[in-house]
Amino acid sequence: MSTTRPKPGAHYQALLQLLRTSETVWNASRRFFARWDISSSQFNVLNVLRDHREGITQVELSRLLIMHRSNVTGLIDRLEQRGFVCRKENTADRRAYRVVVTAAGRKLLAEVLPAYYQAAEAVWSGFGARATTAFVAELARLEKNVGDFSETLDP
Amino acid sequence: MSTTRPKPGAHYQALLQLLRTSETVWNASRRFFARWDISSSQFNVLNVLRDHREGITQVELSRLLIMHRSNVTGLIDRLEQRGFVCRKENTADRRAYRVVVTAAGRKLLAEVLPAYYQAAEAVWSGFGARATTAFVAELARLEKNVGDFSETLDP
DNA sequence: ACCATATAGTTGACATATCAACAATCGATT
DNA sequence: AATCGATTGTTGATATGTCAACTATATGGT
Repeated sequence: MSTTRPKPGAHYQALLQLLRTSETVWNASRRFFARWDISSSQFNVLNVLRDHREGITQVELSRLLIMHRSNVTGLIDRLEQRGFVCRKENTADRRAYRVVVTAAGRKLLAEVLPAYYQAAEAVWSGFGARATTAFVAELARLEKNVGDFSETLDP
Repeated sequence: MSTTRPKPGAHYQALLQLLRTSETVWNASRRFFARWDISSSQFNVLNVLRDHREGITQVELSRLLIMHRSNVTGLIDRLEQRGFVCRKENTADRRAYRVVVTAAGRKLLAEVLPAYYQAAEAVWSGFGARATTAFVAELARLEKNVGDFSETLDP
């Protein structure tokens, strides 16, 4: 043996496949939402807000969507400009807003969601109930592995 | 029945899990490469170029990495500034460059790759050879479904 | 040789994402 | 009540990504 470099094995190939599949899913997601001229992120904002009639703060949004709070600013700016959400003053804490979906936002969601559920069916066509459940369990296990590994990294 | 809205079923939940796992994988990937102050994309560029000593064009890179060619410009700009790649003139076609990895780029890869293979093992820990193979096959099937669905969309 | 068409790379406008630094505000401790 | 530390949201710098429009070059048909 003249080299100590680990060989790219099955697990490396599997990781590549995972990344490739993720990429494909993301791109399809972008094309899907383009029909309503929104981004995946904008949809996610609306979808989260749907369950909070009283509104939530931008920091809460950033936690639910797992993104930096500075990113939420621009996202809400653009959604507000188009009338899908609204920043309401928060009397309890004057630093924060309560972000709420407007009627227009709800109307948009009502159009998108049925198509989204249909898309999910298309994506998993050929996967029976049992296969889907098993696959999801493995995805969850994988996610935990990745999370654990991520925590072993320095910063 | 007072509503025709499809209910969020197992396949919808499965799609959410897939997106969540993808997100986690991407974030871990970013943190991992931060150790060498490079992005996942920059690594992917170097990793692809590794197999092409004679160099490839930016358009070829954009196809291999599934990104727009205009994105490759900036990516190569930054990698070139840091001395990891180099644009060589292409005598055969004066419109195109031949992008090659430099010695510094190969040195970087030699540091990153072993850690990357190790990371892959950590990510798939608990997945035996058979389970991994089966999982990859399902990922591939899923990817095909998503691709097919994507093609049914307008643009 | 000429011209139409296609392709390679760049640029500018924009959306999404990160981070650091900042102002305003909150809360708790003194 | 005054102050210190933490939190909320914004801003500016930067990276990644898209697309449309542009220049320069290739290529193929007449």
